[in-house]
Amino acid sequence: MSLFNKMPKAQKDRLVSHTPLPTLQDVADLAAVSTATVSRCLNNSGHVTEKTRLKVQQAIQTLGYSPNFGAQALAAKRTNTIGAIIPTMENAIFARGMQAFQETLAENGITLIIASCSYRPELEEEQIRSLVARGADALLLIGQSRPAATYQFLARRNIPYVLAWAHKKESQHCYIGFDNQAAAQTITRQVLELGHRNLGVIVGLTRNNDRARDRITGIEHAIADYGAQTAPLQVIEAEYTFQEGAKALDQLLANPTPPTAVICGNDVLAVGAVKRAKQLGLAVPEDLSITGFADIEVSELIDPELTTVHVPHREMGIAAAKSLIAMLKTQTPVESHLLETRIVNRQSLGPAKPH
Amino acid sequence: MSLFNKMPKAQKDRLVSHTPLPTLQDVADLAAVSTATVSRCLNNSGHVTEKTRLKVQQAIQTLGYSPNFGAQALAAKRTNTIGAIIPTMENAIFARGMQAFQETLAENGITLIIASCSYRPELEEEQIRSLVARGADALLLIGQSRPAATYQFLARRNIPYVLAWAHKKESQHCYIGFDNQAAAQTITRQVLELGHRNLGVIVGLTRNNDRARDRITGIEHAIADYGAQTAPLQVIEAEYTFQEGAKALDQLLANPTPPTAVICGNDVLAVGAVKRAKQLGLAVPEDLSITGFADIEVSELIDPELTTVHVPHREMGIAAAKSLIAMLKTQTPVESHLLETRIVNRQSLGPAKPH
DNA sequence: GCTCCGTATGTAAGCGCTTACATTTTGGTT
DNA sequence: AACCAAAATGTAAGCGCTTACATACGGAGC
Repeated sequence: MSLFNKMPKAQKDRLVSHTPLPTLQDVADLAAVSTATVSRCLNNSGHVTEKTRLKVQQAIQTLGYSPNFGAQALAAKRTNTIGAIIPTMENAIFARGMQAFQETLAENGITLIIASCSYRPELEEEQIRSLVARGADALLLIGQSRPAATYQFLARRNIPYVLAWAHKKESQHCYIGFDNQAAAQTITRQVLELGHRNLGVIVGLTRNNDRARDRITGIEHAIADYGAQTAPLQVIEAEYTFQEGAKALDQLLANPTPPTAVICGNDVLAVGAVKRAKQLGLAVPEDLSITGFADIEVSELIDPELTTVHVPHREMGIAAAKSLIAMLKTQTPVESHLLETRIVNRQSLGPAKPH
Repeated sequence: MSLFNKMPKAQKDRLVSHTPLPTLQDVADLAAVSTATVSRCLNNSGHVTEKTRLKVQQAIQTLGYSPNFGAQALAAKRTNTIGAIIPTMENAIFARGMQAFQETLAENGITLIIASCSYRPELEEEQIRSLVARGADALLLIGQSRPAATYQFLARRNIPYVLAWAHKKESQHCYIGFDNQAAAQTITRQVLELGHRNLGVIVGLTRNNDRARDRITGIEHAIADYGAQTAPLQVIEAEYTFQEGAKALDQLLANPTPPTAVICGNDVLAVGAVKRAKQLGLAVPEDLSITGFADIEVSELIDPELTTVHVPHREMGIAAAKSLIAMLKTQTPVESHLLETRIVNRQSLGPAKPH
């Protein structure tokens, strides 16, 4: 056996490889200190003389060193990584918030891993495990409804998490979001006060979407509270596209006594409905009022512009990031954070026609 | 010193911690095999009897074992992670493609890390280093223009990458995308053939966006090629929002001889321009033609619907994923992949008014 | 000058996995 | 039954870092 074959692997690499990445050891050697000291510099932990720190930084510079992620994770048992699992990236409702979430994390030296689950709970479960296995120190999840086993898993692994885009009082979970039910209730009340007594609802698929369900509940409560006699509520569920919103409106209008106002669970459906209404020759809001939910960009694009519920997307992302960072730092749970929504009055909601 | 203090840490953990995560060793013990065998099962590498594999799988099940990411990365020198750096998540142009990209990677057991750089080159540089430091095995980047040093860095580290959303012939890089210039040229020719001789252009900020620049070049080439006498081209750059598209149209129309057709570098600007034109009482396309680029969802929403360049978003994401996976597997560069665009004729482009 | 103590630095033991190489088992041949 | 190559499995050496603990150092107080 040759001498070469007897060498430790690292030494071989140094002879053979084109690009032997410098290691902590190399830095330590160059700076004439121990690896421990270099590590301490890197992590700003413990006591290091200014002079030593300078030497080390110098060495890091000249070597172009950057730490090996795997080794760091293995030794320190943390990865400075936070995972987020959202239903889909194609949905503008999440895009802006996630962008802010990521920016805030990045400012704190934390990397974001995003996975999407296409609104499929079993996929979400899998993604959660996958992200945790990959060393996510904490997670952001959307909404609340998932198997108890999932929460147990997170608890056993001691992984902090927040539930975003939703809010529930008196829950053991940490929510960073808004009250979907209350918001839907408020806008419905406004519709009722404009004289509408026959409402239609178009909402996203509720099957695996607690936010959509909450909004329906809010609408129902508003109607029940309001007292005035109203026609039975018609609710259509539709996938999250303009086209489906349009189709749903067709269904609503096929009814012998069609609604005079349609409350939509999100802006995309609302905007699809508005477009369809115009195609059918209905004036919005004169003949038919339509409201949205989320206040994403398209709501200002459509003509008439959409009256909708404004959701503080970026604030939510920022708050979620801050909460997670705090949980990681203090190792203790953090309070839920209720963000305010407000109604943006634009053009698509008007008074009911007098009989 | 007590016996306890002398124990190796792992053993302590087993006594103290609430949730000692099972390790490869635990699995090996339970299955009564060596760690090497378990590892081989996990990675489908090498020769393992069906019987043994079953025993191991059994053990993994009962222990609820999942591998430690850091350790795996450290030992194997790969992370099964691919990084992508996109200008922003808020831009629908990237959303759909990235969703497909992620889905394809996931099918192959690879995790995606997305970072965004807000169209800032120095931030992109930083993100690239960060993702590489985190162990990204490969990268997806958008467009081509970045410092040579960045490409050198990737070459030295031997990190495979593809440049997506763009395409260049005879380049040493691997492109997965479409020819922005050719596509812009084609749609411009179509506009010219409809009799328009005075064109305006609204395009995204070209400063750090080679795709936007390519599109302008395409437009200019089409005009030069066409031969017919045309008015000088007016080009306005605008940020990627509806509002800016609208403002840009105002500028264009302020000209004493306003264009009869406006070619937009992307759908968002186009749609903003369409809306503004309508507000100004201009009929689209009768008084003013407007075209887009990208064919994102809103182009079908606006009234009139947008005539635009269709870009195969999902195909691009899928192709990028496949190329990267191939590069990782074979350790050799992969051919560029030119995707076809096509013009979607809808309603916003019409013939020029006769004088 | 000596002791003492607090601070800076060094030493070295892992972290949980992969993999080259060594060893054992298997099953077909003679 | 003995033999042997091929296949299966085991052994153990790292991978590059963090950190508990040990040690060295330097100045204050006597």
